[in-house]
Amino acid sequence: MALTDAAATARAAGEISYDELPDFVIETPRDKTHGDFAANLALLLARQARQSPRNIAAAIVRHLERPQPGVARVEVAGPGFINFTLDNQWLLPVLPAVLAEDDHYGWSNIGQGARVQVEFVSANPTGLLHMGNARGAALGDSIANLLTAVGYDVTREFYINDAGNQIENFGLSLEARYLQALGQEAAIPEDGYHGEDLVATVGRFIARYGDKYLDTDPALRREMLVRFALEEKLDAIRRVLEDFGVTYDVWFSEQSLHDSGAVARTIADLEKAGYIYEKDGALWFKATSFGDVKDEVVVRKNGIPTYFAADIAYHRNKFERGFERVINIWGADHHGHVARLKGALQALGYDPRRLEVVLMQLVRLYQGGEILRMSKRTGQYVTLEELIEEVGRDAARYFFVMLKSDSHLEFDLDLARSQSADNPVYYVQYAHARICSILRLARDRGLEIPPAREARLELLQDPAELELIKQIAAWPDTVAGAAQALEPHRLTRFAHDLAGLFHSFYTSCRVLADDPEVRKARLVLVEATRITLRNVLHLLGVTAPERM
RNA sequence: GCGCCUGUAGCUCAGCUGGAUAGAGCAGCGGCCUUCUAAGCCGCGGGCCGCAGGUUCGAAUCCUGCCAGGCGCGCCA
Repeated sequence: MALTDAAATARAAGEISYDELPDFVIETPRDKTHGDFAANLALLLARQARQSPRNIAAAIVRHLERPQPGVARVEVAGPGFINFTLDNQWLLPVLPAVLAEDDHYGWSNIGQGARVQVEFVSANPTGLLHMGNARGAALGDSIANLLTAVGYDVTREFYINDAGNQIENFGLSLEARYLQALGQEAAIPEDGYHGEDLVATVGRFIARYGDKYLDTDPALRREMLVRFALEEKLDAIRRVLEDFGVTYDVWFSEQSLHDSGAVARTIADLEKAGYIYEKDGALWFKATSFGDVKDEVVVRKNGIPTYFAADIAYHRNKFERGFERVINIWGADHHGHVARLKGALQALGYDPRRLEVVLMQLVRLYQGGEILRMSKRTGQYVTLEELIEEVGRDAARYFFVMLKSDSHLEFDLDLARSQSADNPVYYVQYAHARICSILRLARDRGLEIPPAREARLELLQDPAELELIKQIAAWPDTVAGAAQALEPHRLTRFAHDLAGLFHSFYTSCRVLADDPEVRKARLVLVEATRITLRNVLHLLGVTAPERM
């Protein structure tokens, strides 16, 4: 604001000229020696003013009001940046605020209580969770945490694919295992489920029902088997996800959309809107009307609706439940589905922008330098359960969120198994444990963390101390930015930087110093660091250990 | 063939929505524990940011075209 005034004054004085002030930005420079904030105003004005950016910057700085509160230095630098260096004292009030806000430090109300739904994992309930599901779980849960932190009313949801062809296949496979177990000849369909897990499931089914369904109607037999197996599989999925720190608010059944008539109603409404036509005995949705490359079948020739039809009904249902934003975490292999689904929602009268799809590239597993394929057919894949067992929940969650979702993730199982200190999560957790150790020792000596107002924070003058405070102060903006971009990987970066600054501080400054005033001030700083670190880890779903 | 994603240090990846001399971890080399946890700190080396054009005062970032890899393009989900 002061900058625009200064520019206007400079123009009035005839030192520079422009018609309209461009939209300039004030940002924090990468390089600390460039001050705390930098404005690119002069660079943007160069063309209009027909002067060199440096001259313009100099003119603006000349007309800047001299005594700016909290600003220690203003200078022109580089090609014409105007750099502001803050008075260090300006930073200090953040520390009492951190202690006061505690586990809400960094939170905000950007979302203003708007309801948002995050749907993630939604794995086929016919099997176990694999690495791709694990990445989705870590990403989705952290995104949900982020949105909660910035003031949204968040619902976590798991969509159960308990309808369609795969369930048919599942039933046939279970039936074959059932008949085999009872001494009959039966073959699992070629594209069925060949995993040994079904043998065990059927074993438990027989333990409960015996051969009761041996001579019954096969359709009923399959229905009973499927119901039993799905319940078992879903229980297992729910347990593993809970072990991974993920708890859902809603488990939504695809079948329920068929049972309630929601699918049929949705197709009818699309037809009314003029986006359905018949070809080759099937009903098609005009996805091409919404920029897709081809149309898509919603009802097959045999009269059974497709998965796509159910998905449209499902997403309509989400909006009908009152969610303002609907966020899906999908594997990149589903990307072709995004445009059609948005198109269908638009056809139903919804703003397609309310559906946001976060696509994550697939996870590739390496072991012994070779790629491991994830195949349900061969049954050879690493499950989330195994991953948690071998790597631990914290490392797994941190690792999955550390990368941008659209980067391919190469997961080296050997490295993960080694549980070595190479894993960045230990670096962050170690900082937290170290702080807790200091605070424990202080308490043992009868030294409590003083109320922040009683500490002489202006004693915190060491560069390591000031850098640490700056990072702590940057936390709320980091949360807001990560939430807005739906990019939880920014949190791991922040956590790593914060831990690093703390470790440096720890090396150069002694917290339990002899001088009681310095000690008090540093105890406040360390406590603020602990709170911030814990809050980051909390959003990541990673524990903040007090000892390591 | 068409579409989406990716290509940055030996390896794995950041790069905050176009800024200043492109960063971190690991790997390599050299230092630092009689005082709060060495799972740590400090320093050194290492780069045609896939290639070629374009836009701009300014490009790893935006546009176009190539090249390479991954994934899609079923009346599967």
